[in-house]
Amino acid sequence: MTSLRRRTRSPRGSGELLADEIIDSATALLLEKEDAEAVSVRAVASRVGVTPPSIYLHFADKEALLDAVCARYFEQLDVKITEAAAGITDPLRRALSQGMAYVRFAVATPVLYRNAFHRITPDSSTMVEEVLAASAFVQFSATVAELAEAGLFAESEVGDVVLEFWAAAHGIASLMIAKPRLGWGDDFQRAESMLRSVCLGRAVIGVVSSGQTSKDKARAVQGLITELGTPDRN
Amino acid sequence: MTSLRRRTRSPRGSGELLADEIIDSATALLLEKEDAEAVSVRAVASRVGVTPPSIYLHFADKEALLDAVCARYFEQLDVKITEAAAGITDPLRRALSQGMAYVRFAVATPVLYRNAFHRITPDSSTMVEEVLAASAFVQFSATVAELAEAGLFAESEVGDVVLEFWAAAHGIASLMIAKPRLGWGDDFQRAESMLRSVCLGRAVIGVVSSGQTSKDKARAVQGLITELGTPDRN
DNA sequence: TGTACATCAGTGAACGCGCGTTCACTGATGTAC
DNA sequence: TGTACATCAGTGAACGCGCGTTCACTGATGTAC
Repeated sequence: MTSLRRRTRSPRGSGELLADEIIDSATALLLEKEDAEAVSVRAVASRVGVTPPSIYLHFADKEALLDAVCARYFEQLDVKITEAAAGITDPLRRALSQGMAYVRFAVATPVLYRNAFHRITPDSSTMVEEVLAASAFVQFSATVAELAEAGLFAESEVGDVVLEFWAAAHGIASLMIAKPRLGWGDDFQRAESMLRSVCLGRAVIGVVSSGQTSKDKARAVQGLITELGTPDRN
Repeated sequence: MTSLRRRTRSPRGSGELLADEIIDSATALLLEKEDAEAVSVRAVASRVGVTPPSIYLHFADKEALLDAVCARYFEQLDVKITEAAAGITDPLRRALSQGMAYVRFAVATPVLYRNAFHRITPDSSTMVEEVLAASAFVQFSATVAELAEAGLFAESEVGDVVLEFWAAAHGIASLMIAKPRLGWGDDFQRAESMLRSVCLGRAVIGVVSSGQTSKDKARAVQGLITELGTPDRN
């Protein structure tokens, strides 16, 4: 089986060509398989059309390969989050759009998502920094910071709110992935209405605990409800 | 190693005694290890003080054993959810309390939680029924149904709301488990404020889209905010 | 009360498997003269 | 232009390992007489 698809040898300088192909194949396997355990060094090598030892010319070990897969995955997530934000000036709408992009991306790549989600930050604190520095995370934090500037909650709460939205989006995606038969409907309307209510709840709490006059608070809450309460406006 | 803790042979009729011990040991291993893959039939047998083939006297295969572990885990979750509901008459508070019990339980048993969460309902539709019939799920659904009766949203939305709360609680727990270093604080106050805002958001949306007069709506929203908006009331 | 026997919970040894990884090698590619 | 050589991407064979599972067995327990 290994020798069926034997690839042509790479030219001298370009070890990275094969490295990329290896990451691609590992990614493809994680996309196809239902179980991450099914992705072995041998399976990856065979898919690339190369023998297992070749993998070790490009990656120190299996973990390093999976780290590389994970890094590439985050780059793609970043692209999706960027696209989702493009051209949306209202930060509330943008936050919603970015959240939905996250959910869609995760649901489209279940095994990859789980791999990436559990790979980053098990223990080492450099990993935490890696997450916090991840571009998708930074982008979304910026959106939330804009919401704070708009008065939806205190600047000091930005970190909390980011975490809350992340938990919500992750929870929805994770549940959709793990229990696909729970009747999620054809499109992501259920997911979107969930994200909407999280946004609304947090924003209402933020407004209420702000220093505005109660008349201003009432008006702000009313505005939020108009913006987020009815699912069909968009 | 196997022979060090050799257990005394069970009396004639009671094969279930050892079966229980096996489930206990497998559970204990899943509690201690950071990785579910580390739990092997051999490890379980050795912990019970028995040889690997003995396991097959009580369980058809490894999957059956893990299913049994999972079933026992759900029983324990059910107990926690029951305890969390005890004596709380206000359904909103009760929903919150049950949600927090879920999060605490999951966070206290990370590997077991992940195992159980991913084991149930991968594909078979009987599994879906199993989840829906699970007592913890039924209990929480009853609480949400009471919220609907109280007018927080339409009866027809009960299923949606249950799913939304579940996604929220799961998302929080899952994030706390996977990224313990993200600064969750000592107690679960962050988790609780997240659940509160989800409750509030959903309830506000429910009230607003209800058939009440706008004056009644305003009063209802105000009541919800009083109930859920300030984290220190309890 | 004592003995022969059936039962069956648990054993010991082994099976085949796929895994991650290693190591000495091969042979096409590019370079020096 | 042609030949000898160094480089190094990729190979083939093998390693040790732990896994889930099987099978013929053993020997204490309980029963029949």
